[in-house]
Amino acid sequence: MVQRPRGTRDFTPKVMARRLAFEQLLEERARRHGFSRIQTPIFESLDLFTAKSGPGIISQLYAFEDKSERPLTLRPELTAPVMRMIAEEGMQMLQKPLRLSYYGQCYRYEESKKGRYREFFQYGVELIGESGPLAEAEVIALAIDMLDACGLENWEVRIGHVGILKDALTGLGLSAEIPEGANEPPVASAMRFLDKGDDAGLAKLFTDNGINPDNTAPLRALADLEGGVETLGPARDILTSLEGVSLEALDDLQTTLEAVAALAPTPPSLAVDLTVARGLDYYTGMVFEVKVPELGGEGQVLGGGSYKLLHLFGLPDLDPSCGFGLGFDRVLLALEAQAEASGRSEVVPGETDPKGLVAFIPFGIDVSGVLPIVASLRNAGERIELELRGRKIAKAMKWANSIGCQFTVVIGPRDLENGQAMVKSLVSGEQQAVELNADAIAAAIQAMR
RNA sequence: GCUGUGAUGGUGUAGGGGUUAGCACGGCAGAUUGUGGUUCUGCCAGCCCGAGUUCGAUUCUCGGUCACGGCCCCA
Repeated sequence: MVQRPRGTRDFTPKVMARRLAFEQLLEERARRHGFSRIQTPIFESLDLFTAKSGPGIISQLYAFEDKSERPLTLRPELTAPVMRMIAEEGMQMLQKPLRLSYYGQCYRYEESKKGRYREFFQYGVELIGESGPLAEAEVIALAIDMLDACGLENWEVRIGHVGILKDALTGLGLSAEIPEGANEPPVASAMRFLDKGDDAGLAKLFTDNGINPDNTAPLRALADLEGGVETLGPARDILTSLEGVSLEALDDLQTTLEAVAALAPTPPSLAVDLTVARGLDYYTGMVFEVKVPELGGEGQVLGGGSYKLLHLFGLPDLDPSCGFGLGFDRVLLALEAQAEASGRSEVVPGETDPKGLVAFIPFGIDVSGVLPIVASLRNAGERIELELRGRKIAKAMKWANSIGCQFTVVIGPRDLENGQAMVKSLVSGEQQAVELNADAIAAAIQAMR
């Protein structure tokens, strides 16, 4: 028996119905926010991703060469392909901003864990060609709207702004340029020290750069701030106490948060956290992420923010842009766990078709005479499953029941004689004879719904 | 990158150096030649792969594969 490759999954009909419903739900939310769906190839040139994330990423890629020895790779994420598409398709000619959404599988060579797969699915959006607090609020609002709409509970949004700490550090005199012989700017080192809680390292860095190490304490206080929108007050106090530090980023974040509150449903938990750095240097402004605690170690289900990437594609005037990626599989995992815990039968809203399936059972007759009725019912929008095995009536009913049909239409010899069909609701048990034509059958089904 | 646990029909499991490998769900057929969900009967279907130890391995050992955890990192 050949097994499925490590870290991949098959989706059975039941699971797939759920995934389709979830995708459709996300898509509908994106559409309501003015976003339009795009699609890019599953594989791309290897360069695309090394340009964005550096050569270190290669070890995590499914990279290969085609028969002409072109270096290619299965895509590990979707943001870079979207950027590439904008440049390549001449989309910079379109009216700005662009609101783009996408969904598809991505591939990373990693160890399999729950919620971590080698083939995983990501839904995401990018708002391109406009930046600033309101554009950022639009993006966050969509993320919140999506998670709210899918019925997820107990999730936490953390919103920060990499500009706040960065401005504080540069305001104090720390350089954002990479010095000769170093591999990162002092500002980045300082951010790392703040993130890791290494105050001694930060103090030493300040001293080495001719800055008073006493500034370590207020920066630590700033980084440790955590709570709702009210934390912006203390943050403002700390920043004001520092010499030469701009409040611009903080003001922007405040504007963003106020707009989000007006644009989106209130999430179960929203925290301001200035250390949401996302660990990536292309983030330049607002950054945010969503966690679901019950998922444990792989609990981050969504992340995004403002970034500068389009200059890599010759489009510096479109920087910065803003977007997020949503971990499709992880959100589903969380929804499944929560549905299980609360005894909810429907995991994703809309995964079960309320119209139901109709079993069409020709019983002991020449089938060809009634096939036009099947076609008409389908054209009328009914979901018809035609009984194909010539089962006897009791078996056919049992079959219809076990595949989840809500209705049966039985046509046997007696019905043909009388020019009728027996329409039955498997939910109520109610049954009636109707005229043998699609309209009458459809009307009977509709009446019993 | 480091590390831990596990693998028995389609699913969930019991067992264990020699067994007809047990049970439940499921699927198929019948009881029941025009009506499902309950019931009864029968059947279908399994020890992840490879090597080693042994008279004999599904059971013990090692390797592989896959899954699931804990760090690191990311989504």
